[in-house]
Amino acid sequence: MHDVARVAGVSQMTVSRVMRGTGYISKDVRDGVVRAAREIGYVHNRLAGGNATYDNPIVGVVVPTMQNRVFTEVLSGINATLGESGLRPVFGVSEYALDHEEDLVFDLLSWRPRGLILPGLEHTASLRKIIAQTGVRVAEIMDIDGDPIAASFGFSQARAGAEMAHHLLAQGYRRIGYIGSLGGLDLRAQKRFEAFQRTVRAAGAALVDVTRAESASSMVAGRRMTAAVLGRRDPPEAIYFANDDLAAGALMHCLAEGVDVPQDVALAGFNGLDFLSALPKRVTTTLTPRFDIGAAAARWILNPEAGDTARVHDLGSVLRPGDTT
Amino acid sequence: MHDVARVAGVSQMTVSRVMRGTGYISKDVRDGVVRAAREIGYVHNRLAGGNATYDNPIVGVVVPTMQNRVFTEVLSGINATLGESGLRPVFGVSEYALDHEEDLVFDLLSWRPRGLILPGLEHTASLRKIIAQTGVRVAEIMDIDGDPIAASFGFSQARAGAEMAHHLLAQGYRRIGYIGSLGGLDLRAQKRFEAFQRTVRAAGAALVDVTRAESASSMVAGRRMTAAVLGRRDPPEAIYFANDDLAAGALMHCLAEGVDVPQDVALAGFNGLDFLSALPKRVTTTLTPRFDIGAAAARWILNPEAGDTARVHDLGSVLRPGDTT
DNA sequence: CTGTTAGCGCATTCAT
DNA sequence: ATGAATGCGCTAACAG
Repeated sequence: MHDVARVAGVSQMTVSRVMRGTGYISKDVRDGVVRAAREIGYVHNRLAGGNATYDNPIVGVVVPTMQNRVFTEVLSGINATLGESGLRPVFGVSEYALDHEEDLVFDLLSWRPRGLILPGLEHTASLRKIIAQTGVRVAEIMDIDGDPIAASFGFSQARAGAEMAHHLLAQGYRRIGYIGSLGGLDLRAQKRFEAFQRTVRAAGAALVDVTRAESASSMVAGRRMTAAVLGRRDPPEAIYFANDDLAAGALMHCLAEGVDVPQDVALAGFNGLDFLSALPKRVTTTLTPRFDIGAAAARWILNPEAGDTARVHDLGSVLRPGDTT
Repeated sequence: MHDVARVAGVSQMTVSRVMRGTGYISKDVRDGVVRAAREIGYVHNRLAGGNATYDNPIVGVVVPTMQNRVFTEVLSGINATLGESGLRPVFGVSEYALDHEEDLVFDLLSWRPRGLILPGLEHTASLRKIIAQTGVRVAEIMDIDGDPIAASFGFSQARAGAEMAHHLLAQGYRRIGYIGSLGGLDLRAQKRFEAFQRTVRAAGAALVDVTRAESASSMVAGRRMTAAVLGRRDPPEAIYFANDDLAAGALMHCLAEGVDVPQDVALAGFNGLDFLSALPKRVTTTLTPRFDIGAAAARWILNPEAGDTARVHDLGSVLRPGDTT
C-alpha cells in the first residue's frame, strides 16, 4: 500500500479507503489510486486488515458430507448470498460425526470468521461452550425442531416425517417399511424416521421392516437394499426412504426386475431433487428449500443489525405426491 | 497470546511456538501453555501470522459449477488432501465464464493463498499476467491438452473423445449424434466433441445431429433433448453425450417410451459417475479420476520442494463399455 | 475529503 | 530450549 500511495501521490490511508470503497474519496484521487495499483500490480491483502478489525470476510461452514447434492446446494445458496458482499464461505466436512464437527469449529474459529453455519441443532457440550466464549454468530440449518443457539433456518424434520406417514396411510398402505443409510448417523433423517414411525403406529398400521446401510446413501445403495427387502417374506406394501437417491435406486430396481410401482410396492423419497423429474415415474417426495436455507442463513450472518429477532426460521417443506404411492 | 503467556508464565513467543508445533519446546512448558490457553478460552488466530509470513494456510480454488458432481468430487479430493496439512480450500464458482474466472482469481489472490487450482488450460490474458506478476503456484486441472502455466493434472479430453468415437465406430454405428449443454461454454466438453467429430468423419461416418441445451447439463435436460432428437427424421443410431447426467436422462426417456437400447439407439456418457451402476442398463461411459485429480493438484501445491518437475500429469481416463452401445 | 498516529495478533531473527 | 526486539500489511480513531 505504501508503494501504491507513493506512486499515486497520496497517503497510505487513502489507498486503504479506495481499496475498501469506504469513506468519501474524490473521483480524481480514486482513479489515480486505482491506476497506480494496476500499474505496479498491487493486489489488496484482505486478511491483513482482519488483524485490526478482529474479523475477516469469512463465514465458517460445516457440512456433514459433500457426497450429497443436498449440501452442495446449501453451500451454493450460502456462496451466492455471501458473494454479493465479498465474503466467502470456508467449509469443513464433518462426516456426520459430532466430535469431528467440534474439531472443525475450533479450527474454523482460528480464522476469525464473521459467523458460523452449522448443520442441525445437536452439538457437543464443548462446542457450545466455545461458541459461548467466543461469541460468534451461529446459524443452525436444516432443522428447526429444538432450541437454537442463536437462530435456526430450515423446516421441521418431524413434521415432514409425520406428513409422509399420513400420506401413505391415506393411500391405504398398512404394512410399511423404512430404508435409510449411515447406520442412523444422520440425525435429521433419524428425526424424520421417528416421527414417521410414531405416526404409522398411532394409526394402528405396522412398520414391518427397517433397514439401514452402513454406507452413505446413494442410488446404488437404495437399489441394493430394496432388492433385499423385497426378497424377504411378507415384504412391505410401501417403503419410506431417507432420501431421493435411495428411492430412485429402488425405482431402478423395480424397473429392472419388473416390479410394479406402486401396485407391488409404493416408494417415497425425501428432498425433491431435480433429477427425480427425469425418471420414468414421478417419485413421491417432500420438497425442501435447500438453496434458500443456505441463502437465508448467510443473509442473517451478514446483517447483524436487521430487525430480524426471530430465533426459529421455518422455510417449510412440501409433500409432493407422485406416481409411486 | 500475551494473556496466555502471562497465565502460563512464559513469553508470548513460546506460546506462538506451541500453537504452531514448531521449534523445540519442553514438554512441561508445552503442557502449561496448552492448559493456560484452554483455561482462558484462547483460540489461535491462524490468519494474523500470515501477515508476517506473506501467505496463509489457504489454497484458492476455482470450479466452473457446483451443480455437477464432478466438481464437488474434485473439491472433495482437494479438501481431503489439504486437510492433512491444516490448509483449507477457499473456492469461487466461475459459471464457465473466463472473465468471471479472472475476477475470482483476483479476489482469491487478495487472500494470499499458498497456491491456486484452476479448471482447464484456457484463461484470459489478464489472468495470466497477474499470475506471472504475483508468482503464485498454479495447478491447472481436468485437462492436459495444452501448455500449462506451471503444471496440469488431468487427462486428455481429446483422446477421450476420439476413443469413444472409435468405440462407436467399432460397434458399427455410422449415423451418429451428439448432445451437449451450456451452449458449448464447457471448453473441456468442447475439446472432447471436436476430437470425437474429427474421428467420426475421418472414418467416413456421419455426425448427423448436434444438439446443445443452453441450460446446465442434467438428467432432465438429457431426457428432453433426447426425446427431441429421436423425434426428428432419420435420427442417429448412436448418441454421444457430454456427460453421464445427460446420458442417464436419455436412458430414462428410452425406458419410459419403450425405445430399445441399444437396438433403436445407442447411448454413451462421460465421467463414470457412481449412480450409473444403479440404472437398469449399464451405460457406456469414460471413467475419469476426479477425486484423484483434486488430490494430486493439492499435493503438488503442498510440496513445492518435491522432486516432481513434470509439468503435465496424466492421470488417465478409461473407456468402459456397457450395455447401451 | 484526506492525513497522522497508534496498534491489531502474530512470526522472524537473533540472542542467550 | 526460551525470550526480546522488530516489523508484517492493514484499519480505527481522530484531526483538520
